[in-house]
Order: sequence, then C-alpha cells, then structure tokens
Amino acid sequence: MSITIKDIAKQAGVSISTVSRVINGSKPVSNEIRQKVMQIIEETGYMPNPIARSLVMKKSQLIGVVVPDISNTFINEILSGIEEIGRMYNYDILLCSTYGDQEQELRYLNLLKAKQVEGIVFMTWELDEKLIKYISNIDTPVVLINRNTDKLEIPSVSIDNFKAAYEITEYLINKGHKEIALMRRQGHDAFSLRIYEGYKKALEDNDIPLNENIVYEGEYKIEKGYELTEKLIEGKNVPTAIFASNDVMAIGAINALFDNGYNVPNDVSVVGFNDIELSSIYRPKLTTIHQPIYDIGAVAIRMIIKKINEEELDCNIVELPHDLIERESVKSIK
Amino acid sequence: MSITIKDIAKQAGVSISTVSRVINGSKPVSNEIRQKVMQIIEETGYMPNPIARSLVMKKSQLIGVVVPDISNTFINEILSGIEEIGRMYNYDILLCSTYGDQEQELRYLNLLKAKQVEGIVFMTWELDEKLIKYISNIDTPVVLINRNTDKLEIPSVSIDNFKAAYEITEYLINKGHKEIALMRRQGHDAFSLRIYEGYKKALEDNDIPLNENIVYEGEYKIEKGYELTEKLIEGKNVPTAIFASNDVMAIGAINALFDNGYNVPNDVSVVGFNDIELSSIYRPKLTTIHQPIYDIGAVAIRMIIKKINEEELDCNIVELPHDLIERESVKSIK
DNA sequence: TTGTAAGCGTTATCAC
DNA sequence: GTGATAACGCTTACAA
Repeated sequence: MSITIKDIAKQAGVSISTVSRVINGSKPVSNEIRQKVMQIIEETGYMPNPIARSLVMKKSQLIGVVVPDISNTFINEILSGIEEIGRMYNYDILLCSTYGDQEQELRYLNLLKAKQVEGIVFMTWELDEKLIKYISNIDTPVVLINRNTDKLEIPSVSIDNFKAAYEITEYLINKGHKEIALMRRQGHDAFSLRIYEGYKKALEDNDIPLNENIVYEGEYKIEKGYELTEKLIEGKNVPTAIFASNDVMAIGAINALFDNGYNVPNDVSVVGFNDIELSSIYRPKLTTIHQPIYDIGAVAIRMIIKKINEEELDCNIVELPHDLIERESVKSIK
Repeated sequence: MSITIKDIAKQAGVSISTVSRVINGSKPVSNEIRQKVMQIIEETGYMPNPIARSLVMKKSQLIGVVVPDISNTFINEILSGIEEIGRMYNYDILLCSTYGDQEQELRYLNLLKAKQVEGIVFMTWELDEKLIKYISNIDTPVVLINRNTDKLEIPSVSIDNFKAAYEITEYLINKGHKEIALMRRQGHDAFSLRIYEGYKKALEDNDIPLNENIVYEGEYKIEKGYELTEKLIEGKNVPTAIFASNDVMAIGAINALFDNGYNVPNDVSVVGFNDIELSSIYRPKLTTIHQPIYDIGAVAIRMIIKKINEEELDCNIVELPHDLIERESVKSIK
C-alpha cells in the first residue's frame, strides 16, 4: 500500500490539513513546520494521490484528444503541439483514435465525458450534423481542428482553406496550366467544400472552364491518390497538372505517374496540401501549401485551456497563416 | 453539477448500494428494481464517476506510454497497436513524448507513477544504467519496446535485432557487395550494439574484413542519414552498399546520393531497417527489414495488462518474427 | 497558525 | 435482496 497524506501527518506530528497546506501552499504555515513536513515528504518520497485530489476538486487535469488516425503524419504533428503545450499547463493527454468511424467518434466523445476530461480537442474527417449537434450540447469545452462549422460557435482552428486552395490553383494557372485535376475528399463537409470552392473560383477568375471530369473524390490515403491517378491515366485523361488537397494523396499520384512512365514535373505537375514532413523528403520535393501544423495543435490546446478556465476567447474561429511552398513538383509550361 | 449515484437512488426510491449493484452486477438485485433503476439511469443519462470509482478500487484504468517522439512513423505505428488493444481491455492511454531527453524520461516515469497509471509502456532510444535501475525499482509494471536489457528481467518486446542485422548484411554480401557502409545509432545501448554485432558477424562469416572507416554513428533522423552520406561522398569513400539501421536514415542517404548525382540502386545499393510505411511509398522502394510494428505495440500492451492482473508472463523477453523485404533499392553486382 | 470535520462519488462490508 | 455505513485520499470551510 502506498503512502498517504495521513502517514506524513502522523510522522510530522501535525494534522493532515497542515500537510495539505504545505503541499499546496494554500494557506500560511509556520516555517518550522513547513521545513519538517517537506523533509518528511522528501524522505518518504510521498506523492499526493491525484485521483483523490481530482475527486474533491472536480478537476481531472485531463484533456481528451480525438483524432481519426494517429499514424497519419499530419495528425501526429498536430499531436506533438497539443502534447507539448498541454504538458506545460499540467494537463495530460488522453488519446483516442477513431479511424474515421463516426460511431466510434460519438462513442469516444461519450467515453471522454465519462472520464471527466476537462476539455476535448476534436478532429474528424467529416463533420456532419449529428456530430455538430452532439458537440454543441456537450458541457465539456470542445475545440475543432481543421474543420469549421460556418454558422456555429464551436471554436476551431485551421488555416483559410478557401484562400489556400485559391492560391495554389492560381499558382498552377500562372505556370501556364489549364487542365488542372482536383483530388478532394469525398463527402460534403465544410472543409472539403472550401477547397473545392477555392479551386473553382480561381479557375473562374482566370476564365478557365470547370471540367468536372477531372475532379475526383476519395479518402486521404496514399493508395487513393494512386488509384485515382491510374484512373486518369487509363481514361487517357492525363491533365497537365494535379492539385491533390492532401500531400499524401499527392504522393500517391506521383507514384502512379512514375510507375506508368510519366515524369513529375516534366510530364505532369503535382501539388499537395499541408506540407507534412514527407513532402520535403520525397523526391521530387513536393510543392504544396504549408500549414503551421505544430502551431495548430498548440493553439487548439491553448484555446481549450482558456475555455476550461472560463476565460474569454479572443476569437472563436482562428485561422492561422499559410504559405505556398515552391519545391520541385511543378514545371512551368508557358 | 453532474448527476450522481445518489440522485439515481433517490429517484428510484432505493439505496445507493442497490444502484451500485445494478450498475456493476456485483450482487443479485430483484428484477423489478433493476428495471426501474436501469430506466432512470437511461432517462437521466447518468454515468458513474470513474474518478470516485478509481479512488475506492485503487484502479485508474490508465496505462502510461512514454515514447521518444510521437511524430516518428515507426513509433506512432506502435502507438496504434497500443491504443487499439488497450481500448479493448478498457484501458486509456496517457501519452508522453520525451524527445529523447533522458531527464524528461525520468520525469515522465515519475509523473506517470504519480498519476497512478497501472502500467507503463516505455520506449527510449538509449537505455542506460540509470534508467534500468529506475525501472527495476519502480512498483508499476513496465514493458520495454525494442530495447532489451540482456541480463535483467524487465519484460520487453522487439525483434531479434542481431539476427535481422546479420541477415540483411549477408543479403547484401550475396548480391556481390563487399564494401558495405553501416549507419548505426550513436551510443552504446544494447540495441545499437546488437545491430553492429550482427553486421560484423555477417562480414566475418563471409571473410570480408571490417572497415571501420565506413561505419558511422548518428541519430535516427533523416538529416543525419543525409549528412553522413555526404561525408562518405566528400571523402570519396562511396561504398557499393549502405546498410542504415533505420529506414528514415536510409532515405536520408538515398536523398543525399540522389542530390549528388548518384543513382540508387544502380550506383549504390541502400537498405534500411524497420519497414515503416514510407519505405514502400518512397521511390525507389526501400529494401529493408520488416518489423511487425503494429504487433509490437499490441503485444507490449497485452503484456502490461497481464502483469497488471498479476498473471504470469509466458516469456519475459519476446522477440517477434521479422522479414527481409526485397524491393528496389538494391542491385546485384556479381 | 493550526486542527477538526465534512464532503467529493463511489464500492464493499455488514447487518437485517 | 436490501440498506446503513465505513472507507478510499484528499481539500477546505469553520473553529480554536
């Protein structure tokens, strides 16, 4: 059996409240007694039981993090930010990976609530009405990552996806490309839509007609990027450029091109979205939209902590700055 | 304020013990009362407070996981295994990332102990005496990942690194290579040593003299692989093959080779170790030692759970099977 | 400045 | 079968 505050009190010949006071510095304690108690704590290696403490204080010092897939590079870079900043504020991270299954998401949200987490950082591929409703009604603070809800007042952090999509599409156009395939996520979540809109607007503003035959939908998986590109190739529909709304898909696309005898960027230009670590590792290095991934996590957890402390958020929807990173996967065809 | 067992008891007109019994099924309760209580629980959406429960049961249902770097692909694939299996047994994962800092490791180990985790899965780049001593003395069950301690009885799970290193070195030899550079982790932990020994033994058994000028040490980082390879190139010391004891380093090496005008595998063959996802994504696809990464995590957490339940472990040191995966980064020069 | 005691939400022991 | 009640280890009025 582990050593408790009682033992310390007994050994020091004081009451447990006094011991509690020296531990928490909550009320003045005479120097003499403090010294003694501290010494005994030191000697015995006593550590307060955080569970008991949580029970009385109604604070678990836990933040739940729900993500669709831990092994996704983009996500675990966000996780780093969350973890590191959370730790600074003395919060621990309870990790849940949903693998994109919505039932699972709901179940975890519930589980975390039951576990008394003080806040939840939530990330999903697809934010539908059911989820939004659930999150709106929950009493635990939630912040969304990379998914915002337009109308609703659920806090979120992301970049300006519309603008980013617009920029990178226009970049391709400025390089002389007119046939630009888009690979976006299937489904109709706000995020995916935003990307699509940015893409369409850029085409429109540059008087390029939208060709719906070369906008594809699929999950954010490398295999999907590969598969979709093979379809493009089989259909003899190979455009001069591909905009994949996710780096991993972009790399899948490059692989498919490569395996079918196409050279990137000489035959086809490819751009991605996110700037995961792999993007600069891969050859050709990927031209992409850089998101401040780590910061997204860091900001999200700061928001959660603020909400936990019932501080006012400066802004409910934060959009961090992004950059267009030119590397080697695009060629000018002017 | 959240709803408690008391409220349920009151509403149902029974005692809290009865409610507790229907929740836990710990003792028989008349059907009538059970129905009623269940219904009220349903209606109110009551959830037992796990913190209070933990306090009395002295079980936190938490498993601590300490890893050097969440964003490392190898590691977060292990994490998936841990998370998934842990969840099956109703354990939650408390995540700590140490960034390889030993002080941090010790601090987290302590923190987790304080947090009352029931077991710890520990992964480190370098397992030194201090750490071993600490782990041996701690009363919380610990299992090590990918690092074993030779003599000690701390449970661990990994592959047979000596054998794997031997195999892949011999594979290169059988392909006609005689100058095989080794990139291994700096430091003298058992893991790195095992790799080195496997490498040396394979050379020895094939009558190839060891050339210490082409065994390099560095961290498991892509930049390090790059840097080390550039050194090889600058020194005009380019071997016919490179064995990097980590896929990420191997890819760094390939990049350096590529950027300096060498072709892989035509000019230089490169092999890695681990078979992270990237290895099959990258072009050329990397020939490497496949570790059952997910399973390593899964087995580790099962071991922890067994130890928590004080079941006997079949085996303290488990070594999972590995494979040599032939892909595209090696060329025969017979 | 210090101690006493109530209470946090449960489970478990004991009577009934 | 069911209900009091102690206990888990701690914080925090309230008293002294």
